[in-house]
Amino acid sequence: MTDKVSGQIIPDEEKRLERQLCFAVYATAHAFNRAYKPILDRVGLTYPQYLVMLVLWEKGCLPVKTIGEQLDLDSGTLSPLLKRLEQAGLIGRARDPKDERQVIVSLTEKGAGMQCQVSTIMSAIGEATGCDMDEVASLRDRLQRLRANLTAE
Amino acid sequence: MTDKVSGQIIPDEEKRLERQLCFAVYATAHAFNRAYKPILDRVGLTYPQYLVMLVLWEKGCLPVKTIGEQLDLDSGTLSPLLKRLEQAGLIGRARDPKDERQVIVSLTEKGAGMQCQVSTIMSAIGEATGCDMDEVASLRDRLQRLRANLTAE
DNA sequence: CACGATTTAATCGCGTACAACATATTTTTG
DNA sequence: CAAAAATATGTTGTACGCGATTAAATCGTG
Repeated sequence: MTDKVSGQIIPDEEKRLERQLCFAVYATAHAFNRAYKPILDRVGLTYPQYLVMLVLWEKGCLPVKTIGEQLDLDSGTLSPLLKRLEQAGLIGRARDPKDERQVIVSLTEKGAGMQCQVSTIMSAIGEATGCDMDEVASLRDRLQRLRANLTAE
Repeated sequence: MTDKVSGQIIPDEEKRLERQLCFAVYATAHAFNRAYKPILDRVGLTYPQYLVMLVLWEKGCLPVKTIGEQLDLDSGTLSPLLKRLEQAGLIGRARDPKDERQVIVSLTEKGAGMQCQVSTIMSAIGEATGCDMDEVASLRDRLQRLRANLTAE
């Protein structure tokens, strides 16, 4: 099972590392979720809902498809999530007159106004990553590359 | 909102970076899930179930609590998951006679035998990270540090 | 020894994730 | 132009994640 005395690669060690990387990514995603939860609870958003709002705050109105591409989510996840955001009065949904297949998601006043509110509270925890900007940027790049490799199979 | 002309940090840029890091971690976790899914489907495991099996293959018998600590999961998640693994005949569960509060999870023959099977198939995709060992190790360390910072608040 | 506090799992409810399927609306093509 | 293929969204079923609650076993202190 182990490639004992080769001068090249040690498969078992590689497996161990990959396992640790799986765990690290998995657990870090959960850690983000938990770190943000107490803050998001105050405004009644879940973490995935917050990510959708981040996209909308940055880009404005968007079709469901595009939001899905940004967050790597499909309609099976987004449809009920967006329905809840709509019921909370944060977004509006309307068929695009140019293409009735598409549903354009837009911010309501309440939804747009929430940006400042959340942003203020969030900056408290913004430093919680404990990394300086260069480190964050580098980590982001590594993850994006890793993700691209995984997606490309 | 923006610290306009300070010689120090630019908060908006920092926010953008943090947002990108959220997304990167979130999307990379999903990417792992998806990359492993076609392989795990063949043996009837989900990705979280696979992570539990990895822990058991490495450590042998463990109480539920310890598995939860390894994977950062609580009993609300693990109980039904372990029940499914038990129904699939991969693990056994028994109260610890020394401490009836604890449930010791153990591998069945079938569960232990699955390691080779999965390991063989998995090594095909093992290289999919596209990183060499040093890079994987470094990424793992950064993520662990990030996670520790997030968890510490 | 007793009784309250702590520890460990299980259960329940809500909200994701995602495959598979259903529906409606373009777009493509014969 | 009509039938077929492609596109965009929604629905359903299964399986996480996790907070809150419950129940049982153990521990600590008087």
